[in-house]
Amino acid sequence: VSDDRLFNIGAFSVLTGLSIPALRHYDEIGLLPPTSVDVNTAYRRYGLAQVATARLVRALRAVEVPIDEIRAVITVTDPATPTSALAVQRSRLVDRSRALAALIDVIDDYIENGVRMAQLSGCRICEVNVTVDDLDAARSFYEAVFAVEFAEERHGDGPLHLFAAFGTWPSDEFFLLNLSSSERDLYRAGRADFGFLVADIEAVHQRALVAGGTEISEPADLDGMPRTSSICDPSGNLINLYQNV
Amino acid sequence: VSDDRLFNIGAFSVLTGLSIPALRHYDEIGLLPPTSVDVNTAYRRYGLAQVATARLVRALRAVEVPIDEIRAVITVTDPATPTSALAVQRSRLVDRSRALAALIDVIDDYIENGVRMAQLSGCRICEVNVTVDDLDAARSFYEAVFAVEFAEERHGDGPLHLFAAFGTWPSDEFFLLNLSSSERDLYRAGRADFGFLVADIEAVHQRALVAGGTEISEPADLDGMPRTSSICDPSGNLINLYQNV
DNA sequence: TTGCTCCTCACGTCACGTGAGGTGGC
DNA sequence: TTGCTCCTCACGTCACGTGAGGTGGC
Repeated sequence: VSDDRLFNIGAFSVLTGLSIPALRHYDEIGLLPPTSVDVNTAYRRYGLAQVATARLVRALRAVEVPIDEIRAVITVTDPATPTSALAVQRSRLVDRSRALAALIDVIDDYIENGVRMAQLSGCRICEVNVTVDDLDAARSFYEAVFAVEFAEERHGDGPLHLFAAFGTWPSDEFFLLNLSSSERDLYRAGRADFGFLVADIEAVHQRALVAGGTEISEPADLDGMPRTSSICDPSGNLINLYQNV
Repeated sequence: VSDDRLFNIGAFSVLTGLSIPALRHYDEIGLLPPTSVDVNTAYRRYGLAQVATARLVRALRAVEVPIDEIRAVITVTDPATPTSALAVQRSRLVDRSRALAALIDVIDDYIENGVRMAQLSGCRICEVNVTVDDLDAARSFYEAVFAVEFAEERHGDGPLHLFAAFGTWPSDEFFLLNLSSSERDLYRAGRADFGFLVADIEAVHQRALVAGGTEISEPADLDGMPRTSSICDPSGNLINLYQNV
């Protein structure tokens, strides 16, 4: 024996916990059309058998499963426990939860250290190039003062350069100190000549160009070194950019 | 000396990290109108001083602060660290995070125990009314079997009733066993006569009426007892509803 | 002249909630 | 006749993203 009672939308709403506007919406999009619609009054009539389906919809919406996925679930003949849809939704919620936790951390950082653009945090100077009169004398001086050892480098038949690394890259201590006996004089470079570790080298490089800088070399990868590029500020000072990890 | 350089929207987008559509949108809603707009071409020109403001907007949007609140922040003369706006947003994110955790728990419950409406979980039978021939004999029998003591109750000059509580309300053990020597015969009551502990008594009561039940008494609070109501099923069986905690 | 950048509509997103204005059913 | 329920538009939500179709600037 089948119970073929029909419910008006208000009664069906009470039975299923779905709101009347939601039921109308589900009818409109074809998710849960009523069993019959009165020809004269356009009243929607829902059958008793639809209560179970509607409750399933309600339960899945309660955990924010998208309607298209609910549609796929209830279209199947036996939607006993839609495990895969639930697993998908679960991982979505977990992802969002993790993202929220990260945002909360960012806010705490804002509160503690002031509001800054994410791309601008985690940046620091990591290289200084120094021009000296007497390379050997300078090497002795810096090795004595900073307790580092310089290595030698020569580009083609250009002048000799000395460079010393504090720490290895990537590490928090990574820092380059370079000595040369002649001005590098790249593109009318001014007096300053340093390197900057940045969170997003492409973005900073573009910003530098937009802000009036001149491109010396575009971002490129080097062996055993962070991705790097060079630009001049509008006054001709040379700035090397290094991609932070 | 002021730097009164003007940037096209593309350059300003690179400088601030805000997308071009976002910048147009912020102009449209009056959040961040450009310093000037070309009369002929309608090109937007942004001033250097707007970079800081735009970056603040970007940083706040990055943690999903609503635009109207950002508007309040940047309208203030010194938006150094908008602590209160950040605190508000923080608690919002924490709330949402908690809600997500609860949803994940619900999903795990669905996966383990099947998908059910939230209002239908946490329900159980918590009362049975038994009609007996000999009240004293029945009392002895049930006290012996279930190790409980019955108390006596008489409504007006009606028949004597015995009732025993397992556990106290609210507790997981709470259960009523009632004995009477005559049919309660409320509204042509059928044979069954029991109580049901439910998660939302108002909702279940309404559902019962919509589903064809008859109201005996509407939900009301009793001293030392859960909120309760009574309905008859379409066959006349009596069901008491109790609000779970 | 060719790209490149910029412009203005206008629609889509997601799942309904909320009136406005009007009508059937007891 | 009075409420009550139900109906159909149509707009609002939130902050943009995404074309369509067209134009200035080097």
